[in-house]
Amino acid sequence: MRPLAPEFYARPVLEVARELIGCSVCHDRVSGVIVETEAYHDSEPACHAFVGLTPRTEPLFGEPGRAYVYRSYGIHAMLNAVCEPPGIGAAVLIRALQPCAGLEQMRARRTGPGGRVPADGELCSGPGKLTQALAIELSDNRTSLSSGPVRIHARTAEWRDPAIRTGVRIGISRAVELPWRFWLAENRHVSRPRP
DNA sequence: CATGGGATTGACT
DNA sequence: GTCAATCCCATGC
Repeated sequence: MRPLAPEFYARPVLEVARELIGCSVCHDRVSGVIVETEAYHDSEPACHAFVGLTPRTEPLFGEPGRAYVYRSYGIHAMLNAVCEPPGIGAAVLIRALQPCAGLEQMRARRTGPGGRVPADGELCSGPGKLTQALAIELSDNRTSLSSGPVRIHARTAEWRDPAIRTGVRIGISRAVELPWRFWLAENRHVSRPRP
């Protein structure tokens, strides 16, 4: 199984967001199939890159096919795939995975201090959950998704032609009307099945 | 240099 | 349904 090449990401971010559904994220032999994504583009105010080129947003304007990882609410790491040619600030947020390999490691990493072990459907059903389950951290920011520690692989035959739903993005306060969220229909690992 | 606001989650009422 | 945890960094004085 080969990782997606950088050229895959050097296209309109909405296309990439849709086509990443069914692909898989792998880190350290722990992996899952992408079942939910959101697109962000510097032309709209929900995107970090909307403010222009700053130290924080520099990866978004850089090479497509790299990871953009940032900390959210002081707690969670968010994994994005940088898209479009350099100079355009755009990325796909990976919001949920269907666990594929390394389920035991995921459970261990996602088990809280209380000792409560999440069910399979809760292991990676959110952007903060999946980075915790795969141990993706801020240090993975800017690394290549084709040749770095975190890799994204093309759809296997099993995931060819997935049934994709679209809706508005979650958790944002601006550009709330854009239907730039994509998820796999009827999949229980999606963070919020209903729009 | 001080401030404020998150692309969230889990615990609790 | 409400709410706090907690850190990076953009913004403004």
